[in-house]
Amino acid sequence: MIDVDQVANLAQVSRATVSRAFTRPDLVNTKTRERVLEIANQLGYQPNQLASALRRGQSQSIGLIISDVLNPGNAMLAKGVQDAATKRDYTVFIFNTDEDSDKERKALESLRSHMPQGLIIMPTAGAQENLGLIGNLPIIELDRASGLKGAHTIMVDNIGGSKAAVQHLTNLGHKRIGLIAGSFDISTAVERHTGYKQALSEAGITYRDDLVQVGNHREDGGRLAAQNLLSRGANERPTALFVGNNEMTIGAIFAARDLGLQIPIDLSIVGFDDSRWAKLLQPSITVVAQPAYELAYLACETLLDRLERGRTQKPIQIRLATNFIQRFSTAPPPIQVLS
Amino acid sequence: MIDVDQVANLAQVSRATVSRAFTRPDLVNTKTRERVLEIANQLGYQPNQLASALRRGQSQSIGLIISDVLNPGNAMLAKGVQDAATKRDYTVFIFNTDEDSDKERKALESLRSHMPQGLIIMPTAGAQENLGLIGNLPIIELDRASGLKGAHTIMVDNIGGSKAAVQHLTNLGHKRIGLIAGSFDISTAVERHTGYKQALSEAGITYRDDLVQVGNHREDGGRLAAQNLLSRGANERPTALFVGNNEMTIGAIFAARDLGLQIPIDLSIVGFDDSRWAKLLQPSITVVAQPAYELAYLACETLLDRLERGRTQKPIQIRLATNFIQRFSTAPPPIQVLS
DNA sequence: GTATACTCTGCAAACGATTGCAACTTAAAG
DNA sequence: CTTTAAGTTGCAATCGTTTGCAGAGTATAC
Repeated sequence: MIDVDQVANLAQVSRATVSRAFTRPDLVNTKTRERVLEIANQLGYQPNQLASALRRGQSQSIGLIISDVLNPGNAMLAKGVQDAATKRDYTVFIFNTDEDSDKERKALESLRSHMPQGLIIMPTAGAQENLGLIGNLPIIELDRASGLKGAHTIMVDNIGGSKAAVQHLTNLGHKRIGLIAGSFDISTAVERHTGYKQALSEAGITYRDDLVQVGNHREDGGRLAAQNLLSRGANERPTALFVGNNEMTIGAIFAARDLGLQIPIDLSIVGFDDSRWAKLLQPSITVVAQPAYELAYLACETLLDRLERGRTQKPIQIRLATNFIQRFSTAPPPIQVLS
Repeated sequence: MIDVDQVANLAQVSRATVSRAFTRPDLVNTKTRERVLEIANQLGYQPNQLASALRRGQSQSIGLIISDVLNPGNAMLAKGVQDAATKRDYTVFIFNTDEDSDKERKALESLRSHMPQGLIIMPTAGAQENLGLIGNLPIIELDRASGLKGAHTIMVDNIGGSKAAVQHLTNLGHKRIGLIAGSFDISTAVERHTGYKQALSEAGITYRDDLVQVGNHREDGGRLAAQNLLSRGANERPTALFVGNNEMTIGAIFAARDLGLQIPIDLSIVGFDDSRWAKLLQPSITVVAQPAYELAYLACETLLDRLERGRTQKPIQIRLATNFIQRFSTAPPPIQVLS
C-alpha cells in the first residue's frame, strides 16, 4: 500500500503537509495543496483509516447490533442506519444476536476492540448487563428499550399502534379477540399487550387471560399459539387474532389454514409490522406498519449529531407513529350459532 | 480505554510480555501468563484491534459487497458470510451497491481505507473496472461473475436450474413458455436464458424471441414484462412463465391477477429463487431454490483458507446445485379453444 | 568445573497517520 | 526602517500494538 511518505517525496513536501492537504486544506497553500492532491490522486493514495483512527482516537465508525438481518424488518433497520452513516462518511459494523444474550455479549466485545464511536442496538433481554461491558460509549436503543435508566431510545408508538389494531376489530363487532404476544422480557411485547388491554377496556370488553398467548417471535411459536387459541368450539374460540409480530403472523395464518378456518369469514387477523407477503397474500393482511427505515435513519442521525456536537444532555426519547393499514383479512365476526 | 501499559504495570512485566501473553502464549512462562491474563481480565483489557491491525498489517477483516440487503436472498448471503467470518474471528464490512456501479466504486474506496484482507463481491455490471481500484486484494465473486479473467467465482448452476424449471413445464405439455429474464449484462441472467433455450431445444420447441422479455430485476420490471407477454389473445399468450428472479416473480403474479388469469389453471408460473411468500401464497409457487446461505458460507471459508494458507494457485471456480421445488403454481396448459 | 542449549523477558523500533509547537517567509502597520 | 501579524511549512512526538534482537537466568551435557 502506498503511504504519505511516498506522496510527500514526490511532491517535495513533508508528510505533515500531505496530511494537512487532506484533513485541513485551509492550512496549506493553494498551489501546494493542488500539487499534493494531484500527485496523491495519480498514485492512488488514500489515507489509511486504521492509522488515522488510531492517532485521532476517532474511528469514524459505529456499531449496529440487531437481532437478525434475515428478518426483513431488521434488514430495513440495517439499511436505514447504513444509509445515514454512509452519507456522513461513517462506517457501520453490523452484528446479529439472534435474540441470544450470549451472542450479544460477544458482539459487544468484538465491537469494542474496533473502537466504534457510538452504538445503535436493538437490545436482547439480557442487554442491561451486557451493555455494562462497553463503558461509556454513546448508545441509542432502537425499536425497543433495555430498561437501562437514562438510555436514549428511538422506538415506535407500540401502544398506539396496538390500540388502533384492536379498536379496528372491536369496531367490526368482535368480542373475543385473541392476542399472540411476544415474550414479555422485551419491551415492545409489553407495550403491545398494554395497547391491546386499553383498547378492550375502552370498548367495554373484559380482558381474559385465556385469550392471550405468548409466542417465541418466530413462525413456529405463532403457529403453536394460534393452534392453542383456535382449537376450541366455534362459540368459544376467538373470532379475531391480533399477532404481535410479522413472523408469528405467518404461523397464525398456517394454523388457521390447518383448522380449515377461512380468513376473514371465520377469523379476522391483524398483524404487527408490514411485509412483502402481507400485501401479496389473498386476502391481503391488515397490519400495523412501522416506519422501520425512518426509525433507523433517524437513530443514526441522532447518534452522529450527538457525537459531533456536544456531550450528553438529557436522554433522548423519540417515538414514531405507526400506520394502520386496513386490507382484507378483517371482517365482522361470524354469526353466532346457538347450540 | 485501558491499554497494555496499565496491565503491564500492574503485572510487573513489560508490555511485550503482556502482548505475548495474548498472541504467543507459548512464549511466556505459565505463571507469568496466568497472572497477566488474570489482571487483564480484571481490568477488562482487550487489545486494540486498530493498533494491532496497523502494526501487523492484518486487519482481521474482510469486505462484503452485495446489491441490496433488503432482498431476502442477499440478506441470506450476508448472514452466511458473517457466520463463517465470525467463527474464525474475522469482522465483515458490508456495503450495498443497489446495482449501481457508482455506489460500488465508492464502496470499494471506502472499504480500501479499512485495509480488509479479502473481498467477497456480488459484482455489478461495471465491476470489471471498479475492481481495478482495489489492487491485488484476494477477491471472490459471489453468485455471479464480473467477467474478470482469472477471477475466483462461487455461483450456483444457473443453467441446470433453469433447465429443470423449463423441463418441468414442457413435461406438463406447455409449448408457449415465456421467459422474464434479468438484464443481460449480469451473468446469471445470461445463464438462465441459456438454460431456458437448452430445455426448449431438447423438448423440440423452437425458441421465439417474442416470448422473452428483459426486466429490471425488481417487482415493477417483472410486472411490466409479464403484462407485455400476457396481453395477447388466449391462443397467443404463453401458457407458462419462467421468471428469472424472485422480485420479478412477484410482479408477474400481480400482472396475472390484473388480467384475471388464474394460477395455475390459466397460467403456470415458476420462479427462480425461493422465498417466504412463495411457500405462503395460495397456490404456493413452484421455484428453483438456491442454496444462498451455503454459497455465502462456502465463499467466506474459501476466502479465509486462501488468506491463511498460501497464495494463488489456479482460479477457484465452484458451482453449487440448485434445487427444484415443485409446488402448486404449475399445471398442464389450458385446453386450446379453436377460434 | 565449563560449555551449550533452552526458556523467558525487556528494549526499542516499527506500523501510517495526525498535530502542537516552533521556525521561517512575507505582508501590513507604524 | 522596525515591529507585529498572518500565512506556510517542517520537526518530532504520539496513538496502542507487535516483534527482532539481545541479554539474563536456568537446565543439561560433557
